[in-house]
Amino acid sequence: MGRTNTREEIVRKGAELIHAQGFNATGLQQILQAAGIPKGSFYFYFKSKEDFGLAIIDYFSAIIGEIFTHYLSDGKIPPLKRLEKLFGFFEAAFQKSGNARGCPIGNLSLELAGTNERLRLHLAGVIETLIAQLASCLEEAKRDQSIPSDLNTADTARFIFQGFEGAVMHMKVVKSIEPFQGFRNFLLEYFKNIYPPRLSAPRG
Amino acid sequence: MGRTNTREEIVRKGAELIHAQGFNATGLQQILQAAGIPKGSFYFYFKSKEDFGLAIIDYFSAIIGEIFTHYLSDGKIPPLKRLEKLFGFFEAAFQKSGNARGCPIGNLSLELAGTNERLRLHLAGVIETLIAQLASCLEEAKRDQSIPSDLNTADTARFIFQGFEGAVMHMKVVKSIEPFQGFRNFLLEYFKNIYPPRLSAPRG
DNA sequence: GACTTGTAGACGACTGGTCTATTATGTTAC
DNA sequence: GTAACATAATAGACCAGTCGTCTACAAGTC
Repeated sequence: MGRTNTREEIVRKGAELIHAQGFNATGLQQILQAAGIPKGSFYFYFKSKEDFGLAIIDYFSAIIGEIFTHYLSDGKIPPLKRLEKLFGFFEAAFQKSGNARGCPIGNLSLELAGTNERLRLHLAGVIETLIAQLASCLEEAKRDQSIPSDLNTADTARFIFQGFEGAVMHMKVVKSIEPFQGFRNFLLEYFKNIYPPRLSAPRG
Repeated sequence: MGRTNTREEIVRKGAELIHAQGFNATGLQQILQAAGIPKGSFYFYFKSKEDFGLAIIDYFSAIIGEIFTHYLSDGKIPPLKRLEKLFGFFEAAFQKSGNARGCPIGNLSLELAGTNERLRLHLAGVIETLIAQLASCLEEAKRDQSIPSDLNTADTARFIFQGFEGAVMHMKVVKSIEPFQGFRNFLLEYFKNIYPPRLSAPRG
């Protein structure tokens, strides 16, 4: 087995188990056994479990980043519609796994930020990137005049992200998609009402 | 030392450590050593670490519930102002501990919901109660006519809670109060604009 | 004195991450 | 074709730490 294959196998299986059980609750033994890779190999590919954690975060970050890009940069669709589609995608994805696993980045953030500074910083970077992607989509919406020109897109993007993470947490703890749907509906309603700006004559 | 004292000491010290480090990352040994209580006593008061987890959740739930009640049921202040004050209190509390620990209920939810059904259900109950307290405050705001009469208070309360948890997560991962302040401002702005209801003209 | 309530901490079985010694594989030189 | 070497990969021991159990003992109460 080539070098990258083995390493990638460890990351993939590890990501899967960690997503379901958490970082601390998932032992290397379990990951390696599930992947059919001997224990000794692990420390050939990773310096420590902490380093492995970084790789796991990168793995999740890449997946989510691609999803964000795919939906939020789709020039064929108006910006706010893209956001809607993104949520629709996540809703379907969550339901496929019983709404029980939540957001891997959010999970790891709360579990590890308190005890590991390196992982915390890494996670913070990932989150910032995702928020920036949202903000950039909102900027397009502004040019599109579907949101007010004086709206602070950075703040709004952050608010959306926070709401998203909170909704996914709620979803996970009750194991139902409903809290996520509630969030999505609330947000879409918000965007529907935010424009045209109040009292100034409706958009013609 | 009377029965309740020892037990309470374990819970208090445990809650403190678990809040900072997480449930799995905190061993019984560490808690008991920090509290100066021998190991043997633990299993006199608790059947298992899982049962101890239930007690910890109850402990946090009681504290937060009291805070919610104190602020949200304060009849001397208009409902929406109470909400504002509640956020102000949390902001100060977060800063006092370096914005690094987050919400204990949120932390435990994401860490444990995936692996322990009993704890998950317990956490879900606590969350439902908190949302209900928010909703009840919003109901008062409705009677007060500071929010539209057709607003769904249950949905809105849930949305606020989700945003809150997401903001606190964000705060914890960047170790800064800013994300929380952003959330608070955004929400207050929302309430400022939601009423009086928009002429019902636009968007039609 | 007998019973309950609580303390004390050694002990067990097991799992955690880590490390060193060793084997397999591949490449090059002759 | 094979000897020499370097790198890729494995095996499993290692010890600290995990939760949980157990027996022995103190103190207080009837």
